[in-house]
Amino acid sequence: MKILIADDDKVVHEALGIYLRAEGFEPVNVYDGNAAIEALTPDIALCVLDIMMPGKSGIEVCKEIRKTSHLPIIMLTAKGEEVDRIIGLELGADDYIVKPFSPREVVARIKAVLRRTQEQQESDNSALVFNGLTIDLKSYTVTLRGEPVVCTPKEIEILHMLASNPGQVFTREQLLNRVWGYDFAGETRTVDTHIKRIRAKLDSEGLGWSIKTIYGVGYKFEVE
Amino acid sequence: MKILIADDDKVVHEALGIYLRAEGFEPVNVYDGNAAIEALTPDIALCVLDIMMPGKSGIEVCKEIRKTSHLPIIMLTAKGEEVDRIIGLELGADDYIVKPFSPREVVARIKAVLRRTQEQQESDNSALVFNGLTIDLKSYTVTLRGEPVVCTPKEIEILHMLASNPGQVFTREQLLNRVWGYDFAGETRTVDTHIKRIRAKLDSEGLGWSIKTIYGVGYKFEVE
DNA sequence: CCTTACTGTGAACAAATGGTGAAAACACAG
DNA sequence: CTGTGTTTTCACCATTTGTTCACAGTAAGG
Repeated sequence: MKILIADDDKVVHEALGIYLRAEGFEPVNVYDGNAAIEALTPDIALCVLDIMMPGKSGIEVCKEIRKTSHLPIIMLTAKGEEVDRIIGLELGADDYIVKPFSPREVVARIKAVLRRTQEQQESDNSALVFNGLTIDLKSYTVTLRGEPVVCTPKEIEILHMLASNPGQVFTREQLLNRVWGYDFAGETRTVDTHIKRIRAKLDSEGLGWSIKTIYGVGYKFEVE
Repeated sequence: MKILIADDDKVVHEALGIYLRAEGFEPVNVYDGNAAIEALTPDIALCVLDIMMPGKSGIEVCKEIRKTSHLPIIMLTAKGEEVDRIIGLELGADDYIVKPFSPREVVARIKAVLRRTQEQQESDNSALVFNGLTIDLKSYTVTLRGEPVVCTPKEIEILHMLASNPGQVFTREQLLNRVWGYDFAGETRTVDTHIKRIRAKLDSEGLGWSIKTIYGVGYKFEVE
């Protein structure tokens, strides 16, 4: 996996290079902002941008990238560049690291950011499939034992959220926030009603999964 | 997501409130240290503490919190209080911000700290595992010798708190504060009853761990 | 031993939570 | 505007969970 490192300090490249290769990454080293932009082939998985660089600053590069892609970006800032730090995040960087840093820290953050962004992509995409049940958020369809089940949008969204993290308990508030949006003002008991209807439509008898209530906490989709 | 803001300056509350709400956070405003401690219910996700406050200083509040929890804390310090800055971080605060600050900066830092700590927790969150016992707070399940054990939320939370710090003694008050929330008014003996029930459900015979009573102090989860 | 303070326990009681059905409010297409 | 399907709210009841309390049991320290 290729990681683009843009920094004018050779020491940074050397230090990160050792640790990145040890973790199976393939560092691509550039020394200024313009080179960074040129080096951005589609096989780059993530890029680390120093803010202070000759040519184009890290901030400019970050802006440039964000115009066309969601490529994960980690900013490097020297101590004292407080302002830049914030700007970096506002520009859409995924993380920032303050110099001086330990190479291990950087690698840990890189892995964390990659994990995050990969998870996001996975959760957006494909249909969920369980024993006798499929949930496809793209076409808003649910099938049970091969037969299509007519579900309302809210029902599908709740089911999808629960089923994309089997075993994990979601509180009613978490469900409201994710499915309804943060500005929903209503009762948490609304969730109960939807769960009831989902259960009524989805007879999971003998299929090895079910929607469980965790008393005092919330609901979870459980697979045996 | 609730953010506790403890500062004696009303202007700070107003400024941060606007930006926090815009980002979907729910600010909880208190004006002195004692109020901060009282307001610390378990649904607070992070707290911002001014160092100079009437009643209890931010430093004292921070110390108090750190006795029983890893709640993310951001300290606010007036310019020139360099010493406090260091003390703040030594006390276990997660970040510090020097006044005067821009509200945007504070919000950016809050998000950064939350992301960091959430990631940590995710890696911690993976179930606690002991010989023959697993405790998974994410799915609210406990298993003993492979068999699931039905536990109530309070039972799991107490067990989890004890088991995440094996060997450390927790007083009944500390357990009440963390599991019930700082505003719980009832008897400390309530804890005894829950411990009794946990013990009844978790027969640890020959598994090398147990919940021990420390006479006159509290309880601990002990591993041989 | 003996006293004292603390803890374990069971049962009664109180509180909180969840399931449900029906009705009201709402959204949207015709 | 009307009718249909969806979403939300609400009140009821059943159930689970949490709390308290009195009393018995046990450790600590003289």
